[in-house]
Amino acid sequence: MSLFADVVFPLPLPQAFTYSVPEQLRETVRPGLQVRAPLGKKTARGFIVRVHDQPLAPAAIKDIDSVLEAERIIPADILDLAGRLSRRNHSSWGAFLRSAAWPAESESQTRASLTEAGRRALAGGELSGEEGKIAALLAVKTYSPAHFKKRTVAVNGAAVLARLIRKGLAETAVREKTVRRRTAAAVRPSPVQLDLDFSLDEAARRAAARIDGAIAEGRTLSALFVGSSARRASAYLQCIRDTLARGRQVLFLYPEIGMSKAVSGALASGLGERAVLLHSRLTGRERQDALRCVESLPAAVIAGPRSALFTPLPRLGLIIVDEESDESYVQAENPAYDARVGARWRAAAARIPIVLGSDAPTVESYQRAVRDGSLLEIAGNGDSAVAVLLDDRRERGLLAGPLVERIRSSLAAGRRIILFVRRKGFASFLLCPRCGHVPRCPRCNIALTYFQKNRRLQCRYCNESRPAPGSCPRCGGRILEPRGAGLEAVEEELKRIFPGARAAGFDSERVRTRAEREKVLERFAGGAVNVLVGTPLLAHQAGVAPASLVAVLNPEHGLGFSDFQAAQRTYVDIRRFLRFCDTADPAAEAVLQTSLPDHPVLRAAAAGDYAAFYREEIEFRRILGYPPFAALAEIGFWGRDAQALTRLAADLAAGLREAGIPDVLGPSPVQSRGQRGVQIVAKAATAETLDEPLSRLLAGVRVRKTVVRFD
DNA sequence: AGCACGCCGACT
DNA sequence: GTCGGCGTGCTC
Repeated sequence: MSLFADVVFPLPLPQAFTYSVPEQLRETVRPGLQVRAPLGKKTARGFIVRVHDQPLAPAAIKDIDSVLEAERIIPADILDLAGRLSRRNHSSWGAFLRSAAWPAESESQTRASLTEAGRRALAGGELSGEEGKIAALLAVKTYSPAHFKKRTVAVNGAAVLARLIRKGLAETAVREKTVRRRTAAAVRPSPVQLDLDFSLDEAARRAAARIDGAIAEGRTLSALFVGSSARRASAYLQCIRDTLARGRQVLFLYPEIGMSKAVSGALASGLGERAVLLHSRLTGRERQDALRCVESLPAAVIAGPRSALFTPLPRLGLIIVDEESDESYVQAENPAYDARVGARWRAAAARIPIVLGSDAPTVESYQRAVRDGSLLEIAGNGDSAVAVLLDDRRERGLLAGPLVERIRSSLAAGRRIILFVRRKGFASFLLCPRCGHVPRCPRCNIALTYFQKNRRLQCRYCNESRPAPGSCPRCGGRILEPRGAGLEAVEEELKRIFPGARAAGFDSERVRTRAEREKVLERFAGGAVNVLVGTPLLAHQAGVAPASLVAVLNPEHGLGFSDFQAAQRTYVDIRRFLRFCDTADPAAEAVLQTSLPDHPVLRAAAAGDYAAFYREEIEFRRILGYPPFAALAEIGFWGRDAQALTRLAADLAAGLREAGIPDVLGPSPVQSRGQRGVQIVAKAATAETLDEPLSRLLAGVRVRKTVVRFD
């Protein structure tokens, strides 16, 4: 009897492909095996997900080419997890498995580079416009030709590259990158200083005991730790030690890859050599070493951002998801998934506990924890800053009078100050008062940000920059007014009122590299800078010295959006900003300067009163039938032909209604990162009633699509 | 994601 | 007349 294997590939392909198994591989093939198989004109690396004897494929069946990494089979639990997530998110199964696999022994990649003639032409200034731009990029390092297809690089980068190649100024070469194998003996975790001094109060001790009990009994438990990051850290550490003591592994997820250094430091100081970091920026060799390290340690904590979820761990005893309300856990595309959902599924399948932790959790998690009796408060009094709400509706300047006074006294006392401003640049757009014209990016169709320091307009998506016009390009009006004050404007006003202040701006323009960021933060910690004016970028930094005055300008910003998560996002963001307020300093102050000083979300966020926020928000979700009381999907279609996309989306909406889903909104035009598309939003009582028709209807859709699911 | 096929604009 | 740009469809 002949044997067949279904293979999925780490490409944006929804389906599995059926191959016949050649005689010599009959004994080797099994689900989870990494193989090379012919696909189109080439061969591709893929993963066997099923072995069977029914050749149901419509087309001619080809043989599997060869087996890769025969000793590293992806275990069944990971295969299932990836499969379930791909079905929920209508994305590629194989794409998930790449995060689970060992790095392939050799990986070939095509790279474009400049030829000698190209370098001479560039140096001689012979290249202009797009050609010059791309040649300049290639002069620094090589890129994959696909990189130039992105609209952010150039309008038509691929064509420009082709032209450079035709002129003999650039070339492409296939580079074979091999990952050298090391022997296990060569791999050693780096030794670290153990810092055994950590304290645990009664609430945290009880929470940890509850988790350890679940591990001992081999049952799943989805707990929510609510408390400050310091308290969570000590509770986590206790849970981790307990789990390691049982000879089991811990998977520790944190939101962003940028936090890796801080997280590994904290874990290493508490756990020594038993902490291993896994993230997507590791090289093949580093990843291999890390995985070998995991294999050689009987019990360890494996930490990483969302992609670490797929690490095969045979002795997994506990999953921790820190900062669970951080939206970085949601990946919108290629493949789309919510790592928190995946983590819950993995814990349930493995019959182990999962700990979600935050000081401002999502209402979805909070509601679930309250319902299941697994809410574990580890907060203490005085952990979190309480902010004053300042009404700025009658103010004429950018900084409200009472805020100016607080800045004055803080400066006089030699204290550190942080101001958060949402927008970078001087103004978020220019407006012609005569005809209402707003200069937009021709490529992205969004209003251009105005930078006063060099009098230029810049697109915040594609970074294209141009000189600001002196008069209105449409009606010829004499002036264009700056509207929507940004970071530069606040900085300027601050320096005008307090000429002696040593202020530094912290946005993606000013601090581009890691070194620059660290330098500014060092100067702030040391006192060389005493006022830090930052965009939300600053709120995502680790190692910012706590300030005695933290002010957030216009925190109500997101509340105007018609998004069911707007209130939650606002609450979470505000609490994130206020974390920079030094709670150890009794004189420390926090300020929210807003035009909505009576808004319940802002009041709750200012007070750090999560319970108050939750009461309001869960009622809103219940009444309007939003998650966690319903399953919701946001489906986006992306491309150029708006009419075709709208037709496609309308068909989908009609199909969903026909399938018995009453709540379908749209199609409505959307814009994301400068791309245009249409979106529909569908709500259903349960996940099953939503996902089944959605998969069926999306199966034939060819355009680029994104699906974000909530429940 | 690649790669081939097929349709419209500017050129030796 | 063709060369070659990119929109569309397919890969077991």
